[in-house]
Amino acid sequence: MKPKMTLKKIASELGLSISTVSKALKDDKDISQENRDKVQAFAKFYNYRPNSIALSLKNKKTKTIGVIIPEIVHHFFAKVISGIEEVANSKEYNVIIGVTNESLDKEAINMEMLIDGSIDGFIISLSKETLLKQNYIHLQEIQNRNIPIVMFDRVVDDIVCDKIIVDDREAGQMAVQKLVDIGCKKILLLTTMDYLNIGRLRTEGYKDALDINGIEYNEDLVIKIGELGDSDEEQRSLEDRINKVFDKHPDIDGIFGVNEIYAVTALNVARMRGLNVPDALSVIGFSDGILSKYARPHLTTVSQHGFQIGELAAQTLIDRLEKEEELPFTTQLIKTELIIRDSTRSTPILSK
Amino acid sequence: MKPKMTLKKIASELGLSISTVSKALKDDKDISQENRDKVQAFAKFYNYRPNSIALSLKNKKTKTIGVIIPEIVHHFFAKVISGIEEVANSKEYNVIIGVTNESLDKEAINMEMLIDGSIDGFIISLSKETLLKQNYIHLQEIQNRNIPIVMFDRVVDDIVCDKIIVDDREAGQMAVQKLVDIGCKKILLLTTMDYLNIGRLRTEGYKDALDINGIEYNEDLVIKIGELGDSDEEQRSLEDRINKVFDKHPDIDGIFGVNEIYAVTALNVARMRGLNVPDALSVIGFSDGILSKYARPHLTTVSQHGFQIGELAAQTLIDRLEKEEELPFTTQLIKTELIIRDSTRSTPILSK
DNA sequence: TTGTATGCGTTATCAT
DNA sequence: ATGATAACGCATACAA
Repeated sequence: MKPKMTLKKIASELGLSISTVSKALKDDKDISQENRDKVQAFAKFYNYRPNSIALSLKNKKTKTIGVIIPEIVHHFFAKVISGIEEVANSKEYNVIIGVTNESLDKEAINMEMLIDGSIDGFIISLSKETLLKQNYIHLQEIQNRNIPIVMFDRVVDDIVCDKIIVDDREAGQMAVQKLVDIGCKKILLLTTMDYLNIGRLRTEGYKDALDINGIEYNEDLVIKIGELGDSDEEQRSLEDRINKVFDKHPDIDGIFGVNEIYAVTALNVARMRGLNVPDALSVIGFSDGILSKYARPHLTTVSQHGFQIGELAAQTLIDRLEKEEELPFTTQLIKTELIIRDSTRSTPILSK
Repeated sequence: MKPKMTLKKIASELGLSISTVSKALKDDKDISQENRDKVQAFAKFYNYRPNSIALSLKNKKTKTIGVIIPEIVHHFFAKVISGIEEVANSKEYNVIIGVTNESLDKEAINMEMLIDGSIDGFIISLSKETLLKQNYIHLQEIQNRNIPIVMFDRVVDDIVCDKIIVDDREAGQMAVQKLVDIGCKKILLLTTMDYLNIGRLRTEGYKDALDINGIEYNEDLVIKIGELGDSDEEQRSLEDRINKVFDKHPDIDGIFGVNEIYAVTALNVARMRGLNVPDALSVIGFSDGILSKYARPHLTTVSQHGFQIGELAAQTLIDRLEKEEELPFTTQLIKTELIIRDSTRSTPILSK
């Protein structure tokens, strides 16, 4: 095993001073060619690498980004991390991940753990509990310490910082408009409780689309799901709720689910009821994840461009970190995209 | 904005020396109660937190774990990270993630970035390219520097270190045995190329099960998939290959896919051919991910306990990091579990 | 009871 | 052309 090399060791080994070695390593013209060569060869042989901790201490920069997310076993967040990693790596930044499991406490603890100088800035998507309780003292604490924050997706107005968001309202409208365009008259909405921005905004988009097309909003056709865990029971209860709505409104001809799971669940329920998708019923989901791709029929869905969001978040943070001037805070809106697959009719029903 | 607090500032502010402040903060009996109170109150008010970088430099420990994985948008790896996070957090460790995208170069670069003192140890699952090229110099370099490595899932004999592996061979055998038990006579195997341990071992398990049950191995019934990306074309080509095998062997009554995607793809193909699953054909997959849960019928699958693997990997690494003595290297085998859902018949066909 | 000095590894400023 | 010294923030052995 090779010993860890430090400037000190190289210096004493070569009979030079630490500062000479340091300069020689950077090929400083001050140092004689001979010594430069000697030092560099020695360093290379022993695989010398400057200790990044010492550098961090000296430079007061860690070149590390802290990423706080509610869940990692989740297609969208995983994609975002992917994008962050990509940009961060290309700029020689490391990425520390903290998972909150949708808990306010864990969010606060996770961030606490990192504000002791471990990271230069945060990229965060808030936990459900944080949004529900509207408790942001941990975020304010971060800002007091002048540590930059970039929020994405699950953002909040009370904190002033850079934000990257999906235009959820427009996305919802676009999806429902598509359903209307292909002839749907009675569209079931599967959404979340209102405290989740994403659900609320997509729901508003749903209403917008109905409005524009002169379709009356019917509360019966909206299912708001509180919590949906992995468990089979919760899954089944959602199926039950969908089934009940269908019992009462058998003429539903379109479904919009604000995430993949809702949409795929609806797809399965519809098929169990013997409804032909997409001929009798069209379905659109949200988040272009693995479920949408492998569902049968393949699910038409709104893509959120998670990777791109990650890239942009990292880029925004690093820009702020590295620019001298004070940059103004920005809110960047990422356009969504409707990915047409097989769960929506390709041609409108000809009505007359 | 509160200024960053340091011992130095507290000391000068309170007219004490740095070391007095340092001791007072740890409630050292050496220091007068009066000063202890004063310092602690002051520190609390200004929200003082010892700078972790300075501590790392002093202690030569970063309390940070580097995790290197091939992919993050992947259920199994995400689960493993979850498990690592859980244990790491509870022990006050941070987790830095590096994603290799299955590339040897990125694996080496990612690890290079971290061996400059940023982390205390690695947890890694090797990239496909690394396994294919069998190039481990970057790993040896790590070991030269005496940085502990824990490998999981995609491990390799040439590197001596702690390992956490799934008993893939046994798991494969168990799955196929289940198919045999419920009466399958002709079982199609969807597997990877042999250079991936996981595919090779599961394939061996398949053969084991056939052997034990006196069923002849038939090469026709084995589809080895080289690379399968996300793209629709690749997806379709797999479907084509499966279809061709079915054309030649319409009496296939069981399918074992070494991952979720293969199994779900097979499920879809079977259904397109009008085969009733599970009555005419039973299917078993691998990795208990989201696809298995939402596929119709719900997919019977081998669960790898990714979360548990992550927990164990982190625990093993931290143990080695914190114990004084030299621990012997261990290889821990995680048992898999067959999760019976609806893609397998519940009762054997009565043959006579 | 308090304070001084040293070292962790590096870079930069300022002698020599 | 080379080297001594200080500083980053902290802990600690040792002095006072």
